[in-house]
Amino acid sequence: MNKKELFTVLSERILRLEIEPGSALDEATLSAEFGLSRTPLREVLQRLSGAGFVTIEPNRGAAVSSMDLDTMRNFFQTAPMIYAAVARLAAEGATPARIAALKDIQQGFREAVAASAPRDMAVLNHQFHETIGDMAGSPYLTPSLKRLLIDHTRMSQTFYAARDTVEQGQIATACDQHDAMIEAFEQRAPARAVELTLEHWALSRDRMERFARPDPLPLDPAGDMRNAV
Amino acid sequence: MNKKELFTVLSERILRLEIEPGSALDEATLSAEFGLSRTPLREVLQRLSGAGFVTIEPNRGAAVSSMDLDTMRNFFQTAPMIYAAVARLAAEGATPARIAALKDIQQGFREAVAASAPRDMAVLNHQFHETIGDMAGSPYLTPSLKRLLIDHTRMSQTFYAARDTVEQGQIATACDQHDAMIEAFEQRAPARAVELTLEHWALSRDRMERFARPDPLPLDPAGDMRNAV
DNA sequence: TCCGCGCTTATTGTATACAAAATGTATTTT
DNA sequence: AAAATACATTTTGTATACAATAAGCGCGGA
Repeated sequence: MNKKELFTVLSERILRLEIEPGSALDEATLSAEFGLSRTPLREVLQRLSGAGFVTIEPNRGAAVSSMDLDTMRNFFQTAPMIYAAVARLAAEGATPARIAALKDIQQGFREAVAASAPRDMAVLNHQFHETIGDMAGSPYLTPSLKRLLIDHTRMSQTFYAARDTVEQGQIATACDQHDAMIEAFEQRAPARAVELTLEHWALSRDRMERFARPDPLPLDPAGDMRNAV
Repeated sequence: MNKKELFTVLSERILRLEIEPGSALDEATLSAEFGLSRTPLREVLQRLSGAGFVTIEPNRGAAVSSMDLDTMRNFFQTAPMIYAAVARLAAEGATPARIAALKDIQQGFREAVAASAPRDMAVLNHQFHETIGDMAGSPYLTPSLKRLLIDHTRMSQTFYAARDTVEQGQIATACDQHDAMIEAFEQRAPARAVELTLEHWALSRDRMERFARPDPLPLDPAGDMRNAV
């Protein structure tokens, strides 16, 4: 396996949470697993580090970037602004080729939804938004966008495993929003693209918040409340 | 020289325009110059690439990131938004240690201004704003901020070489704005920090625009106008 | 039993030799 | 003379051996 492929494989595994946040990446192990010598392997880790998938500490090797509560807070503060800015630029700089790519990915996403394949959904959703970033074509915004998307994808991983009909409906809505966004890009309608993006974000955020703070358990008046929150 | 030092040295050379945008970085040459073998040298280049200083093309080596007109356009679109966002977060998350660092840098900046040392001014101004980015502490915003700063510093390089009293006045204003910003951070005043940041940006932008489109040359009615623009 | 110390082992970092790719040049062919 | 091609050279990519650093572990002493 060559460097480029390995980069893709590792990044997808990280996005799919197949490699846990915070877990160490051993050079010798990876080297043996993928049939690459340590030198090019280390380059791949460097690049993964540059893209934000991995954190390297001198003399201590590489570990999958962790997601602590502090960064989560930053995430919710930053995401809507960057997403909106990217959407605007993407609508201004949309090309037929990129829109076609977007439609392909969106089709795959619909199929993953139909097949109830949470991890595929997460990865395809990721690719969808990454492509929008490419379309925006701003070398200054994309690095931030990509970092946001990494954590966004990892967080939403859990939520795509819809357990009730409400959640299934939310996924369907998100899917429709994708289509509407593509339409806005085709029409070169920045304002509309931003509007849809913020709606899309609001939906995603609500689902994440619902997960972080689920419906409170029914209170038991007779129970011991010392440990209640 | 070790990797970390080399990273700093190369990045500063790039910021100071001592290495021209677009120019190739030869591994063997750098390896010989800095007494590092090619393997760790390549890692440094990878990291410079991850930070946006350098662009690596497979089988074609590394080159200093170029600054074409297309990216310049993106720069002017993106910079104020990111700068403002970072300023807000920095004001919210300011720590005494970081503010002290900021004051140190600012003192150095003043000295460079007094000594009319354009390159030192540019680098210290860079460090000043990078420290604000650290203070903001958002792993999502900093990558974009740092990329913006790289190009901002390289562009402003020319302008710090003030040729008339107007430009000298502008530099003095920028210097005072720095002090005012520090004050806003100390007082944890996000709104004020954003306001000052946008003023600071406006000043810098105006100077850049003035350079890009200088005062027109006096027309010579008798001259040959065929080559005039 | 707990802490500190030195040793062993595992893991990362560096140098160098070799392989592959790209580039430049000279020669040949049309 | 221009273009194409084969060869030589330069430059990047990879593997491996060795060095340095950090982590784990047992031992001894308090």
